[in-house]
Amino acid sequence: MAADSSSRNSKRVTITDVARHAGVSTAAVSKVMRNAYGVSPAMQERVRTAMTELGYRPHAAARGMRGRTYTIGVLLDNLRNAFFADVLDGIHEELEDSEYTVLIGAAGFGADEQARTIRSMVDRQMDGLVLIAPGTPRAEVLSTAEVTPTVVIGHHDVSEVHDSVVDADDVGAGLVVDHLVSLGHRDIALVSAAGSRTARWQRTPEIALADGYLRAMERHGLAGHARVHHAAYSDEGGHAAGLALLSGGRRPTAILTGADVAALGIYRAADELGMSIPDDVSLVGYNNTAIASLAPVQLTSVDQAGRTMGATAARMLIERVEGRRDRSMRTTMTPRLVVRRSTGAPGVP
Amino acid sequence: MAADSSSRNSKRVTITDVARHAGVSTAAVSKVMRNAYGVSPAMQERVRTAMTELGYRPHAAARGMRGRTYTIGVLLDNLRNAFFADVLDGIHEELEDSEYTVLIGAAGFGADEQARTIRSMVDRQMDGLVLIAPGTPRAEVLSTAEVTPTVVIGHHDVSEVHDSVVDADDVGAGLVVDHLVSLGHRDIALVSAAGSRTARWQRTPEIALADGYLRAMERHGLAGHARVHHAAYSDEGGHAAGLALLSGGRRPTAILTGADVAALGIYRAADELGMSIPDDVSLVGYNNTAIASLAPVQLTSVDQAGRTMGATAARMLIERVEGRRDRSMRTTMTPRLVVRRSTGAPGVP
DNA sequence: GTTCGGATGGAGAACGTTCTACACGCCCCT
DNA sequence: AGGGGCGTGTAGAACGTTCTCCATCCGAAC
Repeated sequence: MAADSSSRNSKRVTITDVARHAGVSTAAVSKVMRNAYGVSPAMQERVRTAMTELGYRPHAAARGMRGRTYTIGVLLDNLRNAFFADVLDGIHEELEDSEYTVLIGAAGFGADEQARTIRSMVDRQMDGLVLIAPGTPRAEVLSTAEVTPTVVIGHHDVSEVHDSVVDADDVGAGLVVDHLVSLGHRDIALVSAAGSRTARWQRTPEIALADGYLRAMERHGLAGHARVHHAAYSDEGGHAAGLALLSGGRRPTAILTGADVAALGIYRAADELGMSIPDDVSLVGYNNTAIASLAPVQLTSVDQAGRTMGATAARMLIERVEGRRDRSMRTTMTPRLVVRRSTGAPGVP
Repeated sequence: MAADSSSRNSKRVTITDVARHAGVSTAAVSKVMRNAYGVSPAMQERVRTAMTELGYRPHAAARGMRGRTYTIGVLLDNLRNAFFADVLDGIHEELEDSEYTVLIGAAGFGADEQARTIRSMVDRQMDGLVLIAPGTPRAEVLSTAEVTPTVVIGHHDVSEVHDSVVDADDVGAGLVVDHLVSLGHRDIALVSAAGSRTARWQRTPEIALADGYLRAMERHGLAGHARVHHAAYSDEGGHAAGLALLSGGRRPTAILTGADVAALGIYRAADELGMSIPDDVSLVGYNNTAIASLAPVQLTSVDQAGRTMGATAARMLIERVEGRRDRSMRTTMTPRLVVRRSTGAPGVP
């Protein structure tokens, strides 16, 4: 009896049980659940007590066959970028008092794997999707958005079919360059992800960042000193970029990166080369994730208010899911520079 | 026509469409999909080409009504503990060539919220669940496991209804104490999470850790010096614990924590108190997450092989889901100490 | 006292699968 | 020739909801 694995089929309480127990029709119970129109207070009461008495929980898969599943899917590429945790916090915060459940698909960096994950979320009849800087081709996202309400976080491309939440990455890059220039730096390099051109996104966060960086350098008359190096947003990516930049000939005195985690890879490279931060080279991250503020790290970074972005995305998504809005929209956040100990005046060469 | 939101109802390709297109019954198509018994190679061929020609994708919710959903749910408390990312990597690795999709529920630390998340995974008819150190009452987990195959990671309690994957945390604590004693430390404190007794788990990872710590201290004749301080496994939790321990009277010369992230909070506290690591106090983390190896951090830590734990859990789970095993089992991993720069000989007082 | 109309509840058909039963044809064995 | 078995395919009933009608009731207006 104890570990009876056939008890897997022990009956669930269904809507029919509730209906019978309350002495009403299943249709009535369904109406109460969805608090649809045409239910008397007495009926409400009766059904609700029946539901709690039986411990009824609706069968999400069955609901998905006709109506909603009350599930929101979030796509992200990897769990190690703490910025995503901030965004997720915002999403949860916004949705915690609703009846929606948030499920996360961590798809990795590959476009194919991400596409597969998106598709399986659609196939599971999720009511809405939040895609954080998807690496899949734009067309794929657009066709998804036509079927399921979708909010894209990160990419600046606007679309009629999905909503967007972005950070003014170009402004953020400008803030950093201004800060570094005011400290006396001139040789400022940017390390960012290679914006996947093939995916047909016109303005990924990386592209916006590079734009802002180049314009700021120009503004300070430093266009000739500008240098962009591509690297994956991971510790390894940053490490490789750091080695390349810091052991090369014309060595930058300051490096700006598109992600904190990559900045830490550069930190490691500098360490290996016997250089110290910020004495030999200044370092700036992006996203102001929790690691940036850690005591031994103290990384100057750009805050994107990930939590707010997540909450906003969730709110916009629910509006769409519940049909309260049918026009697409985009929200733009303003970044803020957080200065810590990883930046300082350039050392005398 | 462009952003026609009513095209949301544009017909999906269903099994019926495939059947008609291939000139067979829907039952036959279903069999092919599940590669069930009783299908000729010719039928296979015919149906498969029909499926690709139409671009058919099975409707997961509908499948969930009768059979599998091919979905595995993973519960974790927060996304910021990088150890979970390792576990997830292992799970994905094991499942990437299968047709299962992994969906993550990030439920936060609250027992209620975790319970809600577990329930919604069950309600979504997920085929199997991986629960990483759940904070919900044990009874809740047991009743879930009776309905859905479940693997619990972390808790040492064995059960007939679910499988387990654990790390020998007591051994890990012993390794750390040995290491610290060999460096000359005697006042070694442990900072761990408060094992939630109310939840009725007999051996949470925290309890096992504390056990191992106390036994090791005894073994070295240092039972009198043992001290356990409780704190949440977060930066803030570690910070508070660090302040309490390091500004108190009998100050430890070394601190062992149950999570890297908490160790970094202690780091911050030490920093604020003007103490340096490892000169004034040695610090050891747990899990050997990516942050431990970061250049500016270099935290001595205990490696739990999270990736392997995840892969093992996934393999065990699928065995259960597919009915290839009906007895519960437990896998135990052996931890390994990774010495970095955060530990050293105690300073002369 | 009819008729109308709004408010409420219910019947029953979807929804897209899986799964149980069974039918059919074929071969092999008595 | 008759039967038994196996291999292959199909019919049709679930599964637990939602949703579209439709029926009924009750009060108000004529």
